Amino acid sequence: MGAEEGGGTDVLRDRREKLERLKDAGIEVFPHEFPEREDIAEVRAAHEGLAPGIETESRHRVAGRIVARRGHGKACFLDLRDGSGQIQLHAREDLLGAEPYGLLVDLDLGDMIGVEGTALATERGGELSLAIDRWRLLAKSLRPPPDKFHGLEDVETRYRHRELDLLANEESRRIFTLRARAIAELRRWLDDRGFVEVETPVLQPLYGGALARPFVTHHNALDRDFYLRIATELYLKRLVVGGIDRVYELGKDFRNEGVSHKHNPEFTMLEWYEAYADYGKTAHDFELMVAEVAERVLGTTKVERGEVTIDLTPPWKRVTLRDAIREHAGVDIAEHPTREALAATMDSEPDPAEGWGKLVDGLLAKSVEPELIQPTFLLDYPVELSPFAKAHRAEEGLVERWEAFIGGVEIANSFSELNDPDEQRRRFEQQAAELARGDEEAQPFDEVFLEALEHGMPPTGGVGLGIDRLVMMLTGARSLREVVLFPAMRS
RNA sequence: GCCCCCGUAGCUCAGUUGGUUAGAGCGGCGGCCUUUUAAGCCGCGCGGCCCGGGUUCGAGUCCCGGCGGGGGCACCA
Repeated sequence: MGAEEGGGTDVLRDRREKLERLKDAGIEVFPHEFPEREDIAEVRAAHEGLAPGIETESRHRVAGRIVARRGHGKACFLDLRDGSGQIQLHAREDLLGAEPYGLLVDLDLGDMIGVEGTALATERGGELSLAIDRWRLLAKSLRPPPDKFHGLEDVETRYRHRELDLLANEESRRIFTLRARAIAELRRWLDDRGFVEVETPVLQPLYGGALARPFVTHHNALDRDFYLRIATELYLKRLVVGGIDRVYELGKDFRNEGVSHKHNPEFTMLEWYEAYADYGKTAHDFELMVAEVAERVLGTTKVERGEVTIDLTPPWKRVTLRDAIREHAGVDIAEHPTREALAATMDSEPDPAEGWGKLVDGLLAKSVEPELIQPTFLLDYPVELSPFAKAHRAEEGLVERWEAFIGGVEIANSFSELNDPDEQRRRFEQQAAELARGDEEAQPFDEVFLEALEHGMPPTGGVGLGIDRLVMMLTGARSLREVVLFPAMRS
């Protein structure tokens, strides 16, 4: 039966028995430390290019997990891995002594040990190895690790037990270290330009800043409901009002919606706001930022994604939303400015609850978005879809907004931020009407935010970047779940 | 929420038109071996096929329901 039943499969029982044997032999099975150790990568670096057959006198002390073993009687090879890399150990009975050697050989794959020995390059393969003369158990593994050759392929286990995925799959380790580096580079880019990183509430009395359904939770002492934020937008703009001219926040947003290869209910968002900038400036900065991050993390701005090579080199393609829909859906939304007119161009009658804006959004999502493989800015959205964006300076009925697409996925959204409090109030009223009509994604009325705008917010450009999706693009991952350590799963 | 596909040893997988005691490699266990590198050599299945019903002389194989996963639709970043 499975391990969970505790019925004691033989593999588990064997490991338990070994644990007892080690304890009986007086070995401390879970010691507290192993000091003055080197990263395996450092040892490798120190002996790069060592010629086959050369045995050095250079001593090293390393620790890690036993990931493979090749036995040969009175000698054997072990592969030891730590967070930095992997190295081969040559264990010989004559160097270790009969009893320590016997105990070492009897360890299980997955056990953690610390060792000391001298560096050599093997005669045949020239592989850097440590001929060890001391070892110590650092932690016993009581469960068998995944297959050392095939790795762990079962996607459910990979997502539910990411520790095993990381243990077994090099590619997974690569993705998550790359993710961390990309995030560090994004921060650095903003920090270098004087942006101030802040933290605003995750638990909010009122949600806002995006069109989405929120998660609701309850505060016991205050006896009231709170919302998990769907965006950081409104708080960050209040900080711009307060005089933080360049501000950003990197953190989790939560949206109560379906799960898919590009949606997780909690996801990482980077939002930044720059006073005195507009959406043209944010677009220019954004393409530079992404290209620079790619260059620093991948060493190139050209990333492979299946059959295609995506070129992140600026400038990216810019096309108005109207032109994009005209090109890909064959409909000119400007010539069909009412719901009735636009609905008439469609094959089937759309949901009556969907207004003109929703229909435009539908055309965008269905016909346009999947086609935007190379980095593309779509510009100038209908005001109906954008309650926080400033009216277009030249085009009636549109706002100054762009969304950036890569690989057929939206990765960022930006506006010239609406800073006229009276206009913002009218937008909220419009949204409140939508909400009352049953649109659960409409924006609730936020009086506190309006009051802040009434104090005066400078003209401002703001951007929201989906970190998980960006990392997908940088790594070539096909699913968000490949770049989120513990994606949402059913219990 | 709907549709399609999938669920066999610790891991990776095979299991013919339903038919004798369910198989392989890795791992494990036992033995032999001081330079192997996915993997030294020899020997041993260590699971009863996600769960619960049903059809049948007989079910891993067919049917129904459930649980879990993947893909698609819908929706969104």
